[in-house]
Amino acid sequence: MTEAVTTTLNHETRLHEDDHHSIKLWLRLLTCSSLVETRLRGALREEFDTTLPRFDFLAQLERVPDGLTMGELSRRLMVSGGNISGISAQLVREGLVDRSPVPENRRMFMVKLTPKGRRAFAKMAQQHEEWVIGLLGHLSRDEADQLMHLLERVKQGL
Amino acid sequence: MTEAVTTTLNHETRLHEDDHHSIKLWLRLLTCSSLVETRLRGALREEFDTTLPRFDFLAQLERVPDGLTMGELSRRLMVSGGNISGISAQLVREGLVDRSPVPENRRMFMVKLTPKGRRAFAKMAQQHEEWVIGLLGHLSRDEADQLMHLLERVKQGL
DNA sequence: GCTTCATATTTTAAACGTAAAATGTTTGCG
DNA sequence: CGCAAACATTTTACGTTTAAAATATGAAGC
Repeated sequence: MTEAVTTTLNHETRLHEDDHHSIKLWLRLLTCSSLVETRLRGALREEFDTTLPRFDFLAQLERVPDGLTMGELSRRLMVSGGNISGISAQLVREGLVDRSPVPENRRMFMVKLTPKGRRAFAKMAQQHEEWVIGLLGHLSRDEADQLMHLLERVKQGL
Repeated sequence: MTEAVTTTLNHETRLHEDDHHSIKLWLRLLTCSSLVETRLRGALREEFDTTLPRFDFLAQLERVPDGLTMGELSRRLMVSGGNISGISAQLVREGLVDRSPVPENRRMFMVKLTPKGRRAFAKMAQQHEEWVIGLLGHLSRDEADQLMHLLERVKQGL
């Protein structure tokens, strides 16, 4: 079973004709992000045999050469601390990140990319961007700007 | 990267200053739908002790009195078939849905709401709509229309 | 009737996610 | 100092999700 997403159907089929604007909007938002996420997940698995959470983990580290603590990673990735422990254990095992105690505070660990991790992420990030452009790049510059702005408005209201 | 400094971190912290439009757009889309999803999930658990996937599952059935097959549910909800098997087993066990073999094609099962399921969903759906309005309702009619249209354009390109 | 291929669903294994308890460390305060 | 509270992380137990393999049925051609 490798399906789940096919031709036309999606969350919006949940609606009756007369349902309200906010619900419609929410379902369309959900449809769009689910579709993009599903495709990115599949491509990452196919091409690099990795997952979205792991990609995100590396992406956070990539922009902070000095590294991040477990707790900071947890906050930035918006997932629980226990989850960070697990994912970082994987990535350490694979040699993509380094996890070493912080001398000044022995409760903490500093996590950073290894050179190998940096190389691996660079490759993935480039492909990733191309995939995203392939998925969203058909919007005109103007449409993209508008959408960006409207989503910012949505975010504000949350 | 304004948000990186604040306490309200989100997916967009993944970005460098000079990253490209499509990626920015995708991360903002993801941020918005994640935020809404998280809140709805929490509210559903708190108020009705249920989950978003189960609510969505019932919502799909509610608008199709004759029921849907497992495969159709999988396509509409955009989740894997294995997942549908699991969720439907739960809901059958709780008496909210009925799942019976299709005589004409013995590979399939037809799933429909039970009266109990219909009553339970009706209660939840009203609350759910109020929550969504609370989350997205601050947009003007005009903004909502524009956003709706732009997301439709995104969907088309996928 | 076979064989082959497609379809519908279930099962399985692994990744991911959370919450809560456990462990070890630091901080603050009487 | 000594002790309690806060903090950072790990561990444990459990639920969800996916991809992939397995199972079962149907359809089409010879």
